[in-house]
Amino acid sequence: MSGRKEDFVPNTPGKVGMYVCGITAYDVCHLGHARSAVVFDIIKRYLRYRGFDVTHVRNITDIDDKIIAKAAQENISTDEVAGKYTEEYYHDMELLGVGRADIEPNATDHIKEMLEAIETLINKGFAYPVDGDVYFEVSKFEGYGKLSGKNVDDLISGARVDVDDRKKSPLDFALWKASKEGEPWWESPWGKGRPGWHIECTAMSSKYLGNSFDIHGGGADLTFPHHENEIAQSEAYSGEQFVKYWIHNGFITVDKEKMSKSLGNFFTIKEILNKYEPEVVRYFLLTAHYRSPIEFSDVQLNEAELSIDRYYTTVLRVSDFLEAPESKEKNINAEELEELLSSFKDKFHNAMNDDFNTASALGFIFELIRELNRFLDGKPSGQKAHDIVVRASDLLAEVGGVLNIFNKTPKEWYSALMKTKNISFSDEDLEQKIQERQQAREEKDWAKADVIRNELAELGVVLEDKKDSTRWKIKLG
RNA sequence: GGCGACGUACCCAAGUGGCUAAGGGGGAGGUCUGCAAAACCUUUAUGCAUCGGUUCGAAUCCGAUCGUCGCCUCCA
Repeated sequence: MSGRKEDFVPNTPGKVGMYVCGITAYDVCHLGHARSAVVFDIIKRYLRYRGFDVTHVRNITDIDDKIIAKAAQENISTDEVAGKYTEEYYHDMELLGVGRADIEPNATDHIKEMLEAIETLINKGFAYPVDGDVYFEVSKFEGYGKLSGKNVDDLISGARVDVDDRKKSPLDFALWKASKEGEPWWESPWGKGRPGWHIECTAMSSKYLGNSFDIHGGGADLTFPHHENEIAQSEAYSGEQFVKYWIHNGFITVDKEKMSKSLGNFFTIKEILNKYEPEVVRYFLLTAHYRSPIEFSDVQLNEAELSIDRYYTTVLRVSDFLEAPESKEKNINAEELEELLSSFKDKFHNAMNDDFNTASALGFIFELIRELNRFLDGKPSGQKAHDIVVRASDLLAEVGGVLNIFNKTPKEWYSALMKTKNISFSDEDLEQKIQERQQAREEKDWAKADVIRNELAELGVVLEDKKDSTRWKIKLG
């Protein structure tokens, strides 16, 4: 609320109430929606990991102008439109590793609560009905603009809002809208109508989290007017502080410009997932701090892919090491790795405690990966080395789990890549080629071995020779 | 016009008062390897848009300038 970072102290110790604005279900989601969902998914996961009892509410707006327009266009009901795109949303989010919220309320299931809130606001003198509409009177609410840093006079003088003579001020916003011919409607004391956009969040958040809760989130574009209006309504309604901490995620940009529906410069999640693994997209979204803009490009996605590959490559090395037959203690030069192991969790926690700095956290993860690789390069063996490697890989898995990345086996990763890269090669064919080449290698027929290796490389499969076997991976970059 | 954010190497990106400016990608050289690949090592910003100021000390605070973007209208 202060516009800067603050120490996090929840209203009730150990418990967190978090409300995040979900989507308006009228079309398929693009990467911008994914970012918001992933950011708050990470926040929730991290808070839970640190022991908070989090109640996460994420609403779905299932009635509004665009849904009505879409329904008319496709000649189906608004419920069908909203239902369809809500399902698409859940599907996309599941692929991206975004967990479901604890409570996922629809606006239209809470008309009663909204009507109750609107009536209270009218009774308290904060709202007025006109011709079947009801408006919130902004000038009655002291402190309007406190979230977005705007002041009412500036807003009025610079108003680009449609002038509507029925409103007392151009800033007043609709709590309830009279329905037009053919539109869906609900009965209300002011006639047939439907809710305005902002009121659903007030009604539903107070129902599920109480009048005052800890975290409210959404995209930075919701700060004004949506969240500003929510504050006005909610605090006017309850007389209590609405939200303690506001969290707004930055935008995805394309050529430095905000990715958005209206600019038409958006890529849908489905389009992107045709080319990249969901894990790559999720990782990409974590490479910058959640408040910063993040530029979408193939270069960036490819780099994310390479980074993840580096992780899985290390996992392969670890399993090779752990599967190797027991042997005597030797080459234990583990000082640096052990030092890092003992400080690693603190580093990770500090990064995440500092406003969920995932980019910094990833830096520490790769620092550990490098040290681990370095240790393995020393060809250590014995119980002590074994324990250290297990400890390192457990730590990596633990923090990967918090971020919900790095949760595949290397084999799953490469098989998945094979699909997204459209490499049509069955496991059997591949194994056969490798066998064939292994034979050639044993006979020191290097020419033949190289032919096979090149042949596979053409198809996008790279081979890595080990002492007495060969591993395949997918060529990246 | 009002309000706000940002500008760190070839690219991406942490760092917001004090040891040698994280990490990833790319480049160059090397170790390893039949050759590769991977991994590792060395190297690639005496400098953090520019100019001033505060301070013993600033990428980090303050001011100005330039540039980019966002919100003020539906928007994650």
